[in-house]
Amino acid sequence: MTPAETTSAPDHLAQRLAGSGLRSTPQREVVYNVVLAKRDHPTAEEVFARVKADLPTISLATVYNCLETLVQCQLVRAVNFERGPTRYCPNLKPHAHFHDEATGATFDVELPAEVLSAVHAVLPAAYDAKSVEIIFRGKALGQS
Amino acid sequence: MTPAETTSAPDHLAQRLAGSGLRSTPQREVVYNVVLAKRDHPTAEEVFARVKADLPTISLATVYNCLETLVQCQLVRAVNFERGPTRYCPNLKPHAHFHDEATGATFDVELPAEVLSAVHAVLPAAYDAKSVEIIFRGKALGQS
DNA sequence: GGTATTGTTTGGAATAATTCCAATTCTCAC
DNA sequence: GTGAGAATTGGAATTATTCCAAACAATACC
Repeated sequence: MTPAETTSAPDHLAQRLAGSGLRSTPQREVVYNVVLAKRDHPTAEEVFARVKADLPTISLATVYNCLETLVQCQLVRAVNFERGPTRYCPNLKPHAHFHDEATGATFDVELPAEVLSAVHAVLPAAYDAKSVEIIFRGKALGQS
Repeated sequence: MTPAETTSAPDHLAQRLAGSGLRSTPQREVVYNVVLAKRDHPTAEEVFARVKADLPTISLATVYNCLETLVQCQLVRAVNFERGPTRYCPNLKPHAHFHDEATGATFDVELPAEVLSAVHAVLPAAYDAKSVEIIFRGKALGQS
C-alpha cells in the first residue's frame, strides 16, 4: 500500500465514525489498520492476535465490538463461508469471493458491473435486494 | 407435488444411498421426506421438530447425521446465511437464494444458465470452482 | 438359525464462535 | 473538576454443531 493510503486511512476512519455519532478510539484505529494491512480475510481471532502486537491488553470482546462497528460504518465487509468463523475484508468494491477448500484461503474476485447487474436482474420484482454475496468454492491452482 | 413424486422419492433416496454404500433407514427416509415436504429451508432444529411427528424418539444428533448424509449424496443442499444456523433445501437445480432480513424467510430464485455461466466467467483461470453460491439479502415485498 | 461384522442411532459431553452483561475506565461538555 | 454518556473489559452465557462411546440393527458367513 502507498504512504498516502496509510496516512489517509485514520482520517477516513475518524470521519466515518463521526458520521455515525461514534468516537475514534485507539482500539478501533488499530483494528481497522490490521484489517487494512494484511488483506487475507482474517477471522476475529486472527485480528485479535495481530492487534495485540500494538495493544497487548485489548480484549477479544473489544475486537468483536470494533469489527462490528466497522461493518456498520461500511469500512469493512463481513464474509461467511458455511460453518466457518466470520472473516473480514476491507475491499469495498463489489467483488466475489473464492474460497479454497484445501487451504481455507480466501481470495477476492473482481466483479464487472455488467455481471453484477445481470445477477441482480434475475430477481423477481417482489424482491428488493440490499446486497448480494457471491461465493465460489473449489481449488486454487498454485498461485505464488 | 404430484403422486408420482411422492412415491418415487423413497426409491430415489434408496438408490442414492446404495450408490454411496449406505443403507436406507427409517430415520433417513423421514428426514428426507420432511425436507421435501415443506420447502421453506428449515434448520436442523426445525427438521428435528417435524420429524418427531413420525419418529418421536429420534435424536437431534441423528437428524444432523441424516442431513449431512443427504448433503453428501447430493439429495439436498445446505445453505448458510451469515451467522445463522445451516438451512436445508431440496431444490437441486442451480438457483440463488433471497434472504428476507425482516422475517428471516428464504426463497429460491431461479438462475438462468446464461447468468450462471456469466458469473463463472469472472473467475481467473487459476481458480477451479466446484460450486458457487449466490445470496441476496433484503426485503421481500408482500408475497401471498 | 446363530454369531461376527459392520453400519446406524442415541444421549450426553465437548467444542467453537460469538454475544451478553455488569463493572470499570475514558472522554468530552459544561 | 464533575457528570453524562460512550467504550472497553473479563467472564459467563448462548447457539449451533460435533464428538464419543454405548446400544441397536442389519446383513454376511458358517
